[in-house]
Amino acid sequence: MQAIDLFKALSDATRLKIVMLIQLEGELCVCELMTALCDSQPKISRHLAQLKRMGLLLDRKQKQWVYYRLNPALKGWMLQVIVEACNNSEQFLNTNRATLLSMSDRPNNCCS
Amino acid sequence: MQAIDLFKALSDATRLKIVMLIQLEGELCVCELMTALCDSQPKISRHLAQLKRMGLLLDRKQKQWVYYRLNPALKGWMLQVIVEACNNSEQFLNTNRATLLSMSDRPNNCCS
DNA sequence: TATCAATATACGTTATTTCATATATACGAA
DNA sequence: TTCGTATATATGAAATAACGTATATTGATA
Repeated sequence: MQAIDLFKALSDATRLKIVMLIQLEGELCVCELMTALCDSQPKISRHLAQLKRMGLLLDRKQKQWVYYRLNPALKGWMLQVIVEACNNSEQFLNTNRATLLSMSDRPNNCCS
Repeated sequence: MQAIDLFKALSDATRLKIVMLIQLEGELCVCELMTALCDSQPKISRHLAQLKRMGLLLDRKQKQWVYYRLNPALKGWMLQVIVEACNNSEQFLNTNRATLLSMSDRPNNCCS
């Protein structure tokens, strides 16, 4: 992945929020992201597929859920970009994080 | 400027190259960028206007040329993103830099 | 004043991206 | 086997972005 691809990936608000929330939480499934972003399932799913195709995310299936995480093979400077963006986007992520954290029936992914 | 705006700005190859070349050179005028990128004048000009509008670049007029530079008011982490992208885009910038450096009649901007 | 060089903008077209809706797949449970 | 839950994909429409071409602006010079 090249710089231009990273920036394209992060240039859509939905994708940027997905990547940032995953960076902050470690791993999230589709339904958690739907709740956090208050968006339709196909919309979230499509953006996740794109991020996966581009090499930014990996997924794993557990029970009925698919969990997405940052690809650990991501170049160091790219991860840094994501972390820095996160650190400077409190406002931007504000309500989405709150919504996620207050989600009542979060699939619990301990004891994987 | 927020993270999403930065990423949108850098998500087009022409704009990304413009920003990177300016970062590497300090200051460039429209005709230097036209030569380096081998693109039409209106195309370069339009992207420069957009980058200026977004707060990434400043311009100054000297004689018949307009020189563009990075806005020094840019947030530190955003400048870092640009620098890091530069450091990891040798291939991407390769021929453009070479073309710029071999440009014979570069307007010389010493003694401003 | 007329001209030229450098840059900017307007306008209509084309290309790209995003989305909503409908449908498909996968799989565990009844 | 039927159903329900979670997720993925296909398709066509709508929105957005990028571009080529023509034209405008600006300032220096003949």
